[in-house]
Amino acid sequence: MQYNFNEIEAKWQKYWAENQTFKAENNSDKEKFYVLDMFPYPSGAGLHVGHPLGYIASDIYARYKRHKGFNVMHPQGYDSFGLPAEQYAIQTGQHPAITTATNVKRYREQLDKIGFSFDWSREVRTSDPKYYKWTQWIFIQLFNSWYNKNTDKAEDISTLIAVFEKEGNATINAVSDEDVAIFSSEEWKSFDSKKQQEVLLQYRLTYLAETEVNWCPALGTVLANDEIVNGVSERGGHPVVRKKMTQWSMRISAYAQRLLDGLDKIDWPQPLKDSQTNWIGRSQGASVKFRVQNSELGVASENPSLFIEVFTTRPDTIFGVSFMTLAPEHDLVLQITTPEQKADVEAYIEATAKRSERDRMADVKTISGAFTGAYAEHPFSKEPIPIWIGDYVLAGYGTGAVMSVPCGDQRDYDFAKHFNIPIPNIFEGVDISEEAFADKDKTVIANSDFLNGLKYKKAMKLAIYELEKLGQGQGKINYRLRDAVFSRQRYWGEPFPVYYVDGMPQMIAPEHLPIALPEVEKYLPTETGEPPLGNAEVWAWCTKENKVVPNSEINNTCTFPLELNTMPGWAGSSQYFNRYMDPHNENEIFSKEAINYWQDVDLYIGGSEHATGHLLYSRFWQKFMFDRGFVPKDEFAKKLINQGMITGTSAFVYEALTPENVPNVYFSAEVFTQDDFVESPEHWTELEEFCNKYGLNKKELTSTIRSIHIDVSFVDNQSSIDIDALRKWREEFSEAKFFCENDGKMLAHHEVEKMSKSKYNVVNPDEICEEYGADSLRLYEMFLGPLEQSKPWNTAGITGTHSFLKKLWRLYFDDNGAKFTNAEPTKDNLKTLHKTIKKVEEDIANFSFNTSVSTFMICVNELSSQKCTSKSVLESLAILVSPYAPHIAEELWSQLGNAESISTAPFPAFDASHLVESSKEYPISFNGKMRFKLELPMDFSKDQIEEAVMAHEKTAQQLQGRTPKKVIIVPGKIVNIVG
RNA sequence: GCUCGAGUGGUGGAAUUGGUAGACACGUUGGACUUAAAAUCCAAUGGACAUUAGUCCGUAUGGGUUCAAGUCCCAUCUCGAGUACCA
Repeated sequence: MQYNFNEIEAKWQKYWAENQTFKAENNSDKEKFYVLDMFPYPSGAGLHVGHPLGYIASDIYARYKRHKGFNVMHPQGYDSFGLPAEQYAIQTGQHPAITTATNVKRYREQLDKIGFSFDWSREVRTSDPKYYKWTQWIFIQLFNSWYNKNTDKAEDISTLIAVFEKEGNATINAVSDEDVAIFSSEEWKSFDSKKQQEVLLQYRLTYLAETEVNWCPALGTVLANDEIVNGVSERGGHPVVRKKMTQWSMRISAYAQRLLDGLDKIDWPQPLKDSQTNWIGRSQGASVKFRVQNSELGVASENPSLFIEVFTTRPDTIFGVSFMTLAPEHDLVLQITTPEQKADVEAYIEATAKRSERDRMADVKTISGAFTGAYAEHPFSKEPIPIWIGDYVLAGYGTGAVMSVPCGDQRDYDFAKHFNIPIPNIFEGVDISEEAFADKDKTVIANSDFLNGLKYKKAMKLAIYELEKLGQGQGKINYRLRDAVFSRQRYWGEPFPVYYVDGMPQMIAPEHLPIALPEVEKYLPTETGEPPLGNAEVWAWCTKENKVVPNSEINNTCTFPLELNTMPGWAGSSQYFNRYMDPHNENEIFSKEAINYWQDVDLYIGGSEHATGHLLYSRFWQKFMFDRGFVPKDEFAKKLINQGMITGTSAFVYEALTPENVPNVYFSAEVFTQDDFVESPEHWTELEEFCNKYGLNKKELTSTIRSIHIDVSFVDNQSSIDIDALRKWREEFSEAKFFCENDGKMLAHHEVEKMSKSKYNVVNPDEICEEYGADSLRLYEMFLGPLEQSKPWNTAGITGTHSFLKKLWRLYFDDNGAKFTNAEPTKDNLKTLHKTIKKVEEDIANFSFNTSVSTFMICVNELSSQKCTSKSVLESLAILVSPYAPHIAEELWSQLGNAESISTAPFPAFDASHLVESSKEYPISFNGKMRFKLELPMDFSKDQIEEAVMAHEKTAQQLQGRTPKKVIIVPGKIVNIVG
């Protein structure tokens, strides 16, 4: 009987689908276990071999947990809103929904072929109105909430209104906009409705705010920092300007401390936690106000804007301040600059505006800045402090201004050196002639009036105390985390459930959701620069009928315009893991029963690129949902594993530029390497003839050589290129002249790069499934290396796991059919089996799937040479293999006479008694170098071991008459003789 | 610049608490079977020297700790990922 994988795999995939083998129920006697993958964006390129890596790992874990008796939920869906479908729509006019549906279908077919144990009955798509109904619903909940710092949680906005009515906002301890005016309860009551709404918007967890964006007028869109290169748009090279826009924001900053604290509770990779910690960026210090000395602008005490507020982590160094630096964008800059300095400052501001934040960051060597001519007053010494502007200070962080202490901060130090600003030393016994001194723990303050002789901690406390007395500062904790902009000027995203009355946003009542995306003629922004939804003709809200109606009916009395922005990509992915628990519920986002049963994700697998995006926003929404009592856990995933990226091997040929009417010229990789020709007279002659024929200069021709990508599918395992296929592939190759190796082969050269369609190095899993089977692919992807490490894809090795499966099959069957018998397993059989059980369970616990594949190989090699036919051993082996190679396992299981699917068969129990050894082969080392091995009984004492080793002839040979100084014996491990 | 991670044969990688470096595969070479090929099986495979026995070198580099270091410590180099110069 042959191992016919195509037949077997198709058969069991059909069986699983028909029997709903992996459907998880929302209640069970079994313990629950929730295994989640980051759902894919269904791109037009289809699935490549990098995608399934994490899915295979999570599938192994899910299947293993089923064998261990858990009620496992392993859902899958699609993050189906996104830019590529929209851009395709812009180019072709095809509706993104159609593109998306086609791509989803393709993904599903590809996923099905790999044999995942997904519960497809729970599938969600973020672009499905039935799904985004609940994304809109959460938005409304956020709008109707504020953050109470006293209770440290989000509460319904009605509790805030109650306080306003009772006592105004003076006593409120809430997270809000910074510039909220104080009002009394009487004033609140006297506000008209619009004013009240304006005030409330300053407290809501999602709010409208003026945000600076990178606006590209030519493209009519907002660009990310990423999309800007050298101050112009990456696409098309159009100018980009900073522009203020009113956009929705999420008050994630309210959760900064809880997002930090929560990291301690979850088992996530440390590097990922570190990057979230850095992103949130908590720092403790003080805010200090410096009075601006500028007679022309009046007296600072009468004009509050003449204070410069800074945040510093080192208030203890306040006497070391020798200048101040403002971000060039700081509001005060133009106000305080003296007429003499005006030209300098303006030139510097202009120069800075042209540099992106990325540029400013990458360039640490160039020190630049300008003096404003203005001075601030030191809060204690009252000495004047020059005020500079410099691009190392960023407007977006803190107050956009720093007090510069050159002796304690290297950047300030470099700046001071560069501009010849004094560098006073305020540290006891420290030399600062070469560099700044930033070691807080070793700090003892000097030359600092009342702080002299104090260490960092005490000096900091005292400095804050004294600043508070002056009314010019206070202790403060600062976070880098900024509120998240939630508006996008795109078509293919969730519409907001928002309409505007008199310029104020109004929520549509949840019972009228979803608000479906309107149809538009064009997916581009409108000519007036409005988002694509501005093109919609039916996009107004009628408050009488509670439905979307044509724009022509807008009368601003009962029919109003709807929001034109859409939500960002992360909106749909921030609660999808909870929606899977009850995906078809039309009345609630999920039922109480479902969320209380499933609680949270037990294992989440996905890429680390989402560290500060999706994984932070999702934690934020989960905490919000927790505060409002919708979910029982304030962290959504207990454990997270990052799978590494699979890189592709790109193939290149060397191309020389030829004039028109001359065939294109390509060189084999070993004829031409790096920058030069390998000595090879034959080719020189051939090239000579070629050049003579077309009247070309050989030197000129070869100086133009560059390497260009070709599709990896034209290259075999020996790097040999299929020239005929290449000629058919693209026009430039069809008539080309190829300079091959002496043996006539055309060789490609390779480089490892990220797998991408544009690099022609994408390897598609379909062909591998066809040629070797899904089980071979699954094993091979795991066998490549540690899950979390990035690794290159190379199909060459797949024959290894494929022939393993054939060997496994031959353990059960030969040409005459089944080999298994009811024979008692031998001692060796049991030893091999239990050794394997132990190792595989350890490996799964450590997510070390690569080593369990080798363990299976060793097991099958051993059982084969033991000629094992014992049915009981072979049955256990089938279960062990089943999470990794489920199709073959099902087939073997059924051939062994089992009627049910193997998927819930109990995992074999490990029995240590089969591994007890009676003897051990000791490595005998001399001075740490292993010289020979000696088999000794396991129960020998140290003395007995020493006696046996010393009596051995090879020991005498090694010692050559010397007496050992010392003999180290670790029973059961090693013997080391020193001497 | 900062943060995190990683450097082991021709290749992917193994060595989980310091204890036999290179498991398991790929590739390569040789052999068996075959008219031939595929498939399968067997053997060899870190480097150098040595007929054999064996010896020496070897986990990016240089030091150190230890009876013993891929593993621990210090310094350096290289590569990768992230990044918002975060005061």
